[in-house]
Amino acid sequence: MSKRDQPTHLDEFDRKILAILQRDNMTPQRTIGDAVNLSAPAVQRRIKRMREEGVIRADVSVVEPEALGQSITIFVEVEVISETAEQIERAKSEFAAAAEIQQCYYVTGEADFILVVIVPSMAHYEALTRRLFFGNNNVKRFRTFVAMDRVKVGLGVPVG
Amino acid sequence: MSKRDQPTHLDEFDRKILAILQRDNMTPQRTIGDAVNLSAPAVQRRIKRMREEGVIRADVSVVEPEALGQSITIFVEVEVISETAEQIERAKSEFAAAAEIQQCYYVTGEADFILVVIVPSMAHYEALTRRLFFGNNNVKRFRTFVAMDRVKVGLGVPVG
DNA sequence: TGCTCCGATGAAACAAACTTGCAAATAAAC
DNA sequence: GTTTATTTGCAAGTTTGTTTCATCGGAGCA
Repeated sequence: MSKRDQPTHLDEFDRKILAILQRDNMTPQRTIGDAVNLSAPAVQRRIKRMREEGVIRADVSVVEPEALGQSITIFVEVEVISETAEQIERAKSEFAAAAEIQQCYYVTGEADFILVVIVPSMAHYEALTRRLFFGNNNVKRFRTFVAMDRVKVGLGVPVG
Repeated sequence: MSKRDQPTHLDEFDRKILAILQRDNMTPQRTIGDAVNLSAPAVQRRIKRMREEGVIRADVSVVEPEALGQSITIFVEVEVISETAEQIERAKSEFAAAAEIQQCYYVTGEADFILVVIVPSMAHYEALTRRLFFGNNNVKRFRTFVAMDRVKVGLGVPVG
């Protein structure tokens, strides 16, 4: 089912293609081909393969939050009380389901979850904390960090 | 040249288009048009306008880090000593320039910066801390959170 | 009401990009 | 050295993106 089990082997061509696509996935295959010394069909076939393998997980437009009135970015460290597998799974799906939570990671260290939250106002954030944290009796405590500047934002992965 | 100064006004059509593009920007304009009840050219013009306005900031492929051997995601809270404008700017550009730092935010609260780091191994992370934190005498302390599960990852913004 | 102006729209023509079929080149295994 | 499997490039065919242009509809105004 998941092709990620077998250690996917990417050659230099694949990596160069990925580097380009991570910057701009609307680049014509012809242009990519010129950049990596390959024909357009060859590039196309490699991209298709990497999509099927799950190397390329998605192709998306990156939208400026402020343009949509979602001007506040907040980090939240969440610490839970009980860390049973069941409780953790429940928390994961709860966080994943919230539209305001852009990113959610289960982490080691002094916190259990780290969330990236995007909201239109602090009032909305306050409502979210009531719903998600105060309304969840497995949340021990949470710490809030409001972003003043989104210095660097992206999902780019170094191609090595 | 930044058009973001004027409060960009997005109508219902724009928002629906953005919702689709944030999920899959390879969706044909025709398909989008059918979904929002607009012709393909109308969709095309709106997308072009939103790109020019900066509402759509980029179009990218999302790559699975593990496929590139970058299997470790780490959050770092950085606290600095001196928070003068000059020092902060210096830190910002330093963090932004590091390829391993996928995301960087300047925040309020108990920390000053929050970083999302992607590395192939803990050894690489250790080297990065030496270079970026121990090698910077304005860094008071930093706290590390290693991601065990990337529960939800993306840059999607709620369309309201 | 009737008029003009302005911006956005859809149909069609056009251009560009993607996709497929196929023969040739490459490389690895035998 | 032959064979096999894979990957490539070219060219044709198909889909998608883009431009043109006539029209529609609303805002402002006499």
